[in-house]
Amino acid sequence: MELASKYNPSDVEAKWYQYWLDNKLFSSKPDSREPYTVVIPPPNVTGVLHMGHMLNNTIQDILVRRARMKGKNACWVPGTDHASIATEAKVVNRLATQGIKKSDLTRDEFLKHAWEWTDEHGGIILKQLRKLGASCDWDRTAFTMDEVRSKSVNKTFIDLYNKGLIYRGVRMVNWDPKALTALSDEEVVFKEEHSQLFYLRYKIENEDGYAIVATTRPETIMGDTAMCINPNDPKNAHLKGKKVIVPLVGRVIPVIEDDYVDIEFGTGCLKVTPAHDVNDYMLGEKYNLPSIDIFNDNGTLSEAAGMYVGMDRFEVRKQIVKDLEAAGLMEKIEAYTNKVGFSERTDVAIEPKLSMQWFLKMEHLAKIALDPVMDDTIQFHPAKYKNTYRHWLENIKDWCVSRQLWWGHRIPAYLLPQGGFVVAETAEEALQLAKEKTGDTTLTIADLRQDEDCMDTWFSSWLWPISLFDGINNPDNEEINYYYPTSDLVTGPDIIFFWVARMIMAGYEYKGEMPFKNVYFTGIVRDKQGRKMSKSLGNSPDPIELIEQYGADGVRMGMMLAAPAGNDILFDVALCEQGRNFNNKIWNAYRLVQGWEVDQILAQPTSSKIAIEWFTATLHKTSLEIDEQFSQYRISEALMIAYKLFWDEFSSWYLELIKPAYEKPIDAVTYQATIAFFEELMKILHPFMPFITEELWQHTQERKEGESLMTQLVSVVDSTQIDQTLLQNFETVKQIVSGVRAVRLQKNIAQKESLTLKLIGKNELPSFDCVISKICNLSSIASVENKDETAASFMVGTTEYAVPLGDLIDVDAEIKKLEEEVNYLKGFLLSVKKKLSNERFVNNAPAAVVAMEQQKQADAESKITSLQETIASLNKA
RNA sequence: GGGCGUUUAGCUCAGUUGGUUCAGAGCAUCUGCUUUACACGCAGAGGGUCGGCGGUUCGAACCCGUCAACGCCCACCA
Repeated sequence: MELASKYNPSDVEAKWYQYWLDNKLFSSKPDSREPYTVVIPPPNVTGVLHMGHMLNNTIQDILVRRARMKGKNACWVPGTDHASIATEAKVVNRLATQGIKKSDLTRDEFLKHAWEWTDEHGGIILKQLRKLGASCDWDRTAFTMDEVRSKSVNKTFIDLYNKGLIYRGVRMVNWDPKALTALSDEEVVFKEEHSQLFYLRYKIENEDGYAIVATTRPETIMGDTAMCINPNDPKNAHLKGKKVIVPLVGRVIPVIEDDYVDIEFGTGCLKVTPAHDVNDYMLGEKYNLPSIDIFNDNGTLSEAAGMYVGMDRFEVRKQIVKDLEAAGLMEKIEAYTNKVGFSERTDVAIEPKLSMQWFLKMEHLAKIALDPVMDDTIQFHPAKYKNTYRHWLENIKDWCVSRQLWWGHRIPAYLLPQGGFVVAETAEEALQLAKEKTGDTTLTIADLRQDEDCMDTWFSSWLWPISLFDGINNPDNEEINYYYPTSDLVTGPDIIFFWVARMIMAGYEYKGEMPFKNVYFTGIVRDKQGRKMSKSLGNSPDPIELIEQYGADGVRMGMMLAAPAGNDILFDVALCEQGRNFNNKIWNAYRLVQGWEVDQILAQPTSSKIAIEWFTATLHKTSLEIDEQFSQYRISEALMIAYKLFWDEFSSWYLELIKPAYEKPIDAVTYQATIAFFEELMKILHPFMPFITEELWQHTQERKEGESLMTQLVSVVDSTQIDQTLLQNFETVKQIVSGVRAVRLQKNIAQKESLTLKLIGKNELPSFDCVISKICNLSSIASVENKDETAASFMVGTTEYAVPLGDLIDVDAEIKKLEEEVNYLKGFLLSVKKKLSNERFVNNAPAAVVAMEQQKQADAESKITSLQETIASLNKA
């Protein structure tokens, strides 16, 4: 069959992906093999593939395919995340375009819309993953809100509640005034803001004069219930025991003393607003201060504020500044930079707010999750993230798990008419518990009201490695026992707390064992200027378009070439070009081989026999190196080694060596060996570039229906099989060949014109002289005593080689070149001699090192002698 | 404010317990080449005082100290 001179990925990718699916090659069932399990970090169900997914899933696919070809039962479980807050926001926005407000809908009506949206957009991203070749077991596709996962979440919540680890209470939480929900600490991102520091005058009661308070939030003065000074602050000592009047508001509040206040900051006076600041809340608790909540849930001022009611908090800030100035109560305004917390999802400023929420106690969970990472039971790659992990666990706070959203797992708590609540999986069970708890046997289900809140999305994702195998509802089932703990987790360091740490907690709490053995942290994909890729910057290429342009294999390779573990990758489409070029190289190497006519009787040339022996050794050595890189999760390095093996060793050296003369046939032995090498190379490259390797592997021989490269095993190599001497001799061959090529280039002698090569002063020919002759087109290689005067010479090791050139020689240039080399060697010799004459070196350095230096000296001296003789003979010419 | 990390060729990175000629790779650059597998190619070449300073050592890109730049994480100074 005729193959095109350029590889066209779009022809083959869809074909082989369908073939793999049709033959169920991605599917895994427990069997006697060693399991290799990966669970996908579930992308948002309504998400669209971006470069980050591309990187992350390429790495997973490489690991999974590699494990499969190492004989393991590889199982990669895909799925999506319901992404509570993000998805709810999208649904709210869509409804808004249809003129529907969320508040106009019932919970059930809203959820109907949300499910419609999910069914419409859900799974787009999973379809996209197929384009890049992801070998997921699609029959296992899960959703964090499907039946099994939802049941797991509820069961877990109830279990933790029954263990006393979940509690409900009014606490200061991070409130998102746009999404109208509480957030966990992890969902708040602090950003620096250029704002202002306002100095407000609080009149001292029954006295002349003011206490000056510095604040960044003058709009909260309506919530002030105290002023606080440091007891050791001399400049504010006169305020002790006094009362002050809140400006504009007119409320009289006490001056309290606490050493929390920083004497140096501002004026040393702090206004205390217990309802709207975490620290003030703490002071409020300590001194039993009243708490006035002046904000509505949406960030507007509430009735309780008494002023500016209904206005937005930021509008109020502008207005109140004017009003304070008008009233003469503004001392001054300074420019000030501070950090303000923003909602990770909606990007609005967080409002600290007191509210009733559900919390999970973290002390116990943090404790069981720390050691396994610190002692490398679970390995982090790169290990530097262990520090970050430890720091978080050692300073952990309770996890606010409730969200005031509808899209998510509803909290399985039922509020009782007489106050209090019960926690149960179903309303019936709740009723039973309620009767027991209250002693009221007349209660009915209608009397119970299920808590309106739902749970943080991460409360389902933290169970993922267990719930995917139904290990919560159905502990000890065959699948969980076989696939758990999973092998490798591939994810970004940005979710180390959200997800990785919590999965480790859940793993130990519910399985008594780690959820995964290794965590590979990818970097962030940035553009080549180092900016994070984002929609708003428009600097993120569409991965699907890249695949169409360069082929999935090309894009995969492009990503991996630049992706060392834990380092950000600076992505440039030029990398995909490199990937595409490599595909084309592989394609054409195969075109060359398959175009040869095989002669069954033809004897094998010695040079081919040597080439096969050499490449066998090279292949084995390189396979071991690739294994080594994989074991350290250095996937880019593994790919680079494979790349060089194919391009340099196989294509540039091996194929050139065995290539028959134009239109001449090749002998059968060499041909067979070459096909076998090619197949082995396809196996090595397959995890990185699955499509082209499958395509060509299917070409090399007649294959049975359903047979695939995917399920072949890569050869196991024993390091003792490798002939090191052979490899070393061949390196010398390469250097000699380079020497001759350099002569050709310099003198502009075409490859067609044959040359001769002389070894000076050696009695034996170099190893593999037939190989050298073939590659360099030499008519002879001979050892001679005396130099030919009209020859170009070069040195390899301590041997001098000469290529007689007759009239072509430029004697002066040749002499100049040799003299330069002699000068370099003399300088080198000098430094070696200096070292050797240093007594302290000779006495202290290990004998082997000293011997090496002596050898260097001897070699340099002999080289110099040889070159000087050559120069002398050239001078005669 | 605390903690961690990075700094090696134009770019992205290797460099294992300090010792084969103070340095390697890929890409990029430059020079040749219409050599019938591939110009998405072939053959070559150039390019680094290993962030600065100081120290330990016979010997430092590697160990120690210090400074600087950049990055990340954490943190309740309004």
